[in-house]
Amino acid sequence: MSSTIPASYSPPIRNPTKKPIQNTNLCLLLLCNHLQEAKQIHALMIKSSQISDAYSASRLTEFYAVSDNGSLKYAEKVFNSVEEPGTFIWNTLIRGSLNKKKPHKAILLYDRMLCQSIEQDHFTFTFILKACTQLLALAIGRQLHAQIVKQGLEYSGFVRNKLIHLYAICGLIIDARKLFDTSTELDIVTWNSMLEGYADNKDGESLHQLFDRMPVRDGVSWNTMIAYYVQVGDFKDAIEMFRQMQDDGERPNRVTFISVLSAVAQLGALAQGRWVHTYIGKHRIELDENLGSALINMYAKCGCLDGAIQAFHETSQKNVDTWNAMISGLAANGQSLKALKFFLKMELSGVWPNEITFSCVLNACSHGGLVEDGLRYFRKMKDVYGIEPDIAHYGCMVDLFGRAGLFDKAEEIIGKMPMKPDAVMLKALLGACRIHRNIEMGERAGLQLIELAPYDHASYVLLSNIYAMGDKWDQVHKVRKTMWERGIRKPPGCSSVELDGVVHEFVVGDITHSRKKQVYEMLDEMGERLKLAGYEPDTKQVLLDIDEEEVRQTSLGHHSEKLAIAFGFISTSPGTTVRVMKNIRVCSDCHSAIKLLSNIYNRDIIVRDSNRFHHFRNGSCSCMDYW
DNA sequence: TTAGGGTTAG
Repeated sequence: MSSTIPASYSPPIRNPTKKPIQNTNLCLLLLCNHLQEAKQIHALMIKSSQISDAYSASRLTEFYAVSDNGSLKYAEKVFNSVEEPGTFIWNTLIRGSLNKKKPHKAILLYDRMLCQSIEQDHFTFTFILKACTQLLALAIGRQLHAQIVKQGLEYSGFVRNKLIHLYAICGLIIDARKLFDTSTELDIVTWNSMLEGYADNKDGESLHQLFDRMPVRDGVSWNTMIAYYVQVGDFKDAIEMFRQMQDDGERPNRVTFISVLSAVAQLGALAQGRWVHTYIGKHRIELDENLGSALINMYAKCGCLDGAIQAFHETSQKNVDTWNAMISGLAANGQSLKALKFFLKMELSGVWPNEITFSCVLNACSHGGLVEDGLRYFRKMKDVYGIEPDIAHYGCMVDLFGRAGLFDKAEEIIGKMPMKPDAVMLKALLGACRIHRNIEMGERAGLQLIELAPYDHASYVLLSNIYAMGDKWDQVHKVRKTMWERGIRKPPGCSSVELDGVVHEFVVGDITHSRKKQVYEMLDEMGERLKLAGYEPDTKQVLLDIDEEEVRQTSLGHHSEKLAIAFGFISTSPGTTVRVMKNIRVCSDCHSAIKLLSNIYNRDIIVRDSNRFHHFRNGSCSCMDYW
C-alpha cells in the first residue's frame, strides 16, 4: 500500500468486532498497515468531527496503541481528545503501554484510573497484573488481588491465571499453588502458568509432578519443560524432552527450536543441529532474527562456520542479535579478520551495533592479535556510536594488550577505567603473564583473583602455574594446600564426540565406553606415532596439574580429549573432520600433541574447550598457540 | 478488547 489511500482501494475487510461497519474511515482503519496511513485517517476524523464520537475514537486509539506499527504518543493524543473516556479506552491505553514494553506506564495509567474513579473490569486487571509480573511488582500485585476480591472478580479465569503467574514468577510458589488448587476451572493456561512458575523457581520435582498430572498438554507446556532443562544445564534431557514431545504428536514451533538449538549448541551435537535446520526448511518455518541467531550460534558452537554463514544468509530479517551471533561465532573460531569484515558489512547495512557487538568485535581483535584495530574500535564505540565501554570492553582491551605483551598499556587501561577489575579481566591478564612469562605481574594478578573469586578453581590453578613457571615450588604447594583446605576441586575433564546423532562422552582415563578396548589400542598407536614424530610429553604441565588423581592419569597420556580423538579416529573414515567438545580448557600438552596428530593422520581436528575453538590442521592450530 | 512459552557474547 502506498502512503496515500487511493479511492478505488477496496480489498476484503476484516471485521473482528463483528459489528456492521458503515463508516468509511473506520473501514480504512482496519486496513491500515502503516502509521502514516492511520495519521491520514486521524486527520479525516478530526476534519469531519468524527473524533468526538467515543466509539470511533476508541478504535483509533486501539490502532495506535496495539498494532505493531502504532504509536503510543498518538494513542494518547486521541485519548486526551475524548471528553469522558470509559473503561474500554482506558484498558486499551494500558494494553498499548504493555505492548510497547512500558509496564511502568501501564501502572501509572491504572493509578490515574483509580484517582478518577473509573470503573475497572476483568480486562483492566488482566492487563495490569501482566504489568506487575513484568516488573516483579509483588506489593502492587497484592493490592490488586485485594481489589479483585473486593470487586468479586477473583473467579474470572483470565484474572486468576494472571494472579497465579504473578505469584509464581515472584517466587511465592505456595500462594500461586493455593490459587491453582482452589480454581473452579483449570484450563490449559492455568496449568501452564503453574508449570512456568515451577520452572522459573527451578523446582524440578514439582515441575515433573505437575507435568505428569496434566490432563492435556499443548506446545507451551512442552516448550516450558524443554526451556527448563536448558536453563538448568541438562541439555541431554532437553533433547530427550523434545523427542517425547514429537512422540506425543505435538508439533514443535519456533520457540521449541530456539531452546532445542541452544541445547544442541551446548552439547556440540552438530548432526542433531543439522536435523533441526532441515526440519525448519522442510516445514517452511521462517528464520526470523531470533531463530536465525539461535541457528547461527548452534553452527558456530559446533565449529561449523560454513553452516553458520549459510544460516546467516537464510535469516530473512537480520537485527543486531543476528549480526552479533555471526561476528562472535567467527571470532570464537579464530576468524578474526572475517569477523571484522562482517562488522563492516553490518555498519553498511544500517543495523546499529550495541554494546555486545563491540564485545564481539574487540574479542575478535584480541584473539587475532590485532592491536591497532582493537584500539580503533574501542575509540569508535564511544565516539561514533555513543556507547560507554563497560567492564567487558575494558577486559577485551586488557586481553588485547596482554596477549601482545604490552603490559604497560594493559596496566594503563586498568588504572584509568572507572571500575575495579573483575575476575574475567584478571584471568585474561594472568593468561598473558603465562605466555610472556611475566611472573611478577602474574603473581599480583593471581593473588587479587583469588581474593575476588575464592570459590573458582581456576583462580588457584592459574596462580599455581605462574609460581611453577618461576620455580617457586614452595608457593605452588601453598596455593594447592589452600585450595584443598577450602574444599575447592577442579572439575574432571570431560570430552565428547557426536556420532550418528549420539553423543559419546569420555572422562580422564575413562574405562566405561563400550568400545574401550579399540579406543585404548588406538591411543597406544597414537602414542607410538607421536613419539616417532619427535613428540615429548610436557612433564611440567603434568606436574602443574592440581588434581593428584589426574596427575596419575595424565602421566599415562589419557586425557579426555585424547580418548575422544582416538574414538573419533576409529569411528569415522580417513580424512573426516573429528569434532571434540571439552568442558574445561585444553592443556598445553594435549594442544601440542593434537597439532602433530592432525598432521600424522591427515585429519582436521576441531576442539571446542571452555574458552574458545581450536581448529587443528596440518600440524598447526587456528588459535596460534594462544588461548 | 484479554492470558501462557524462547536464544544470542565472554
